[in-house]
Amino acid sequence: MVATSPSAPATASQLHSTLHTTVIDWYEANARDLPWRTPDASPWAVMVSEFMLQQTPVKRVLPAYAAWLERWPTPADLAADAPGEAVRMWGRLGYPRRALRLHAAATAITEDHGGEVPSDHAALLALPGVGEYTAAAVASFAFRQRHAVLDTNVRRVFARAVTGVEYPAQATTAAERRTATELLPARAETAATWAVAVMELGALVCTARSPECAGCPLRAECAWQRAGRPPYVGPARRGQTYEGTDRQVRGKLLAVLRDAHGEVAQARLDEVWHDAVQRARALDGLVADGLVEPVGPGVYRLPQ
DNA sequence: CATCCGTGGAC
DNA sequence: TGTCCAAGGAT
Repeated sequence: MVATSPSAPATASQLHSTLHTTVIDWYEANARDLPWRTPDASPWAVMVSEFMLQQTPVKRVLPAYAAWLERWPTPADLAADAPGEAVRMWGRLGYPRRALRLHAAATAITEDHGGEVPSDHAALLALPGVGEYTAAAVASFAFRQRHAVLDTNVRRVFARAVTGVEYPAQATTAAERRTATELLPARAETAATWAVAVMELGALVCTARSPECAGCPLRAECAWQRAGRPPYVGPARRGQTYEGTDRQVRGKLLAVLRDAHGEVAQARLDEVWHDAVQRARALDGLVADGLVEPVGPGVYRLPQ
């Protein structure tokens, strides 16, 4: 038996419990009112939001999310339509392969899961476009299960509050997974709320650029704060160059296809980029990815 | 495990 | 103004 004071938490379990209460209380008072968090949001709606939120900010997702679910309220509705329609509906959210994968996931759900988004983590992970994060997020948010949900926000909160550094490493480490697992509340329902609460804290307060430490509920116990908020030291954090890349050319090509609503002749595509070699490489890449379908010599369209 | 994959907004 | 970065996944 360990002697513990009745007033001060002494065990790790008690410390964690205090941490959970602090963050969850903050969440209850400060959470954004997002449509995929409402009680009537279906597991499919949660899954759609998670796909769209992969590397795209909430503000830009909101209108696309509403339009998507209005058109395809269930996985079967989406699966019944052409993949090209998903790509078109995706609009300018970026990374359009996500649209293709969401369509493929909807097809798999329809064919292999009776049209219902699976609640099992392994089954979710097996779906196209669903990785470690998204599987945990859907299982946690939609089905209130107990999973470590480790996204960029949570990783940053842990880096600061637990490790005492400004930014996490580039790639997720085993130590981070261990931290996320250890801090997970025992009760599934509490764990699910904790997961979304820590994410929200990272998104609203413990932000990448200019964290609002003054308004942070973890200010007193944050390791980074206690250390005097030392600046990041380490290898330069990679900047994403975009201008002149194949990604930019792909984007321009696909924009023409999206807006065309039908077949597009080569000449229309040739207008978007001056370098014929890079243009051809980008178009080949789009075809290889299944985002574009050749229908004849010099004629293309979105996949049907 | 590093790299590729869009787009736009904030500073 | 250019840099940074935003609920990642696949290879």
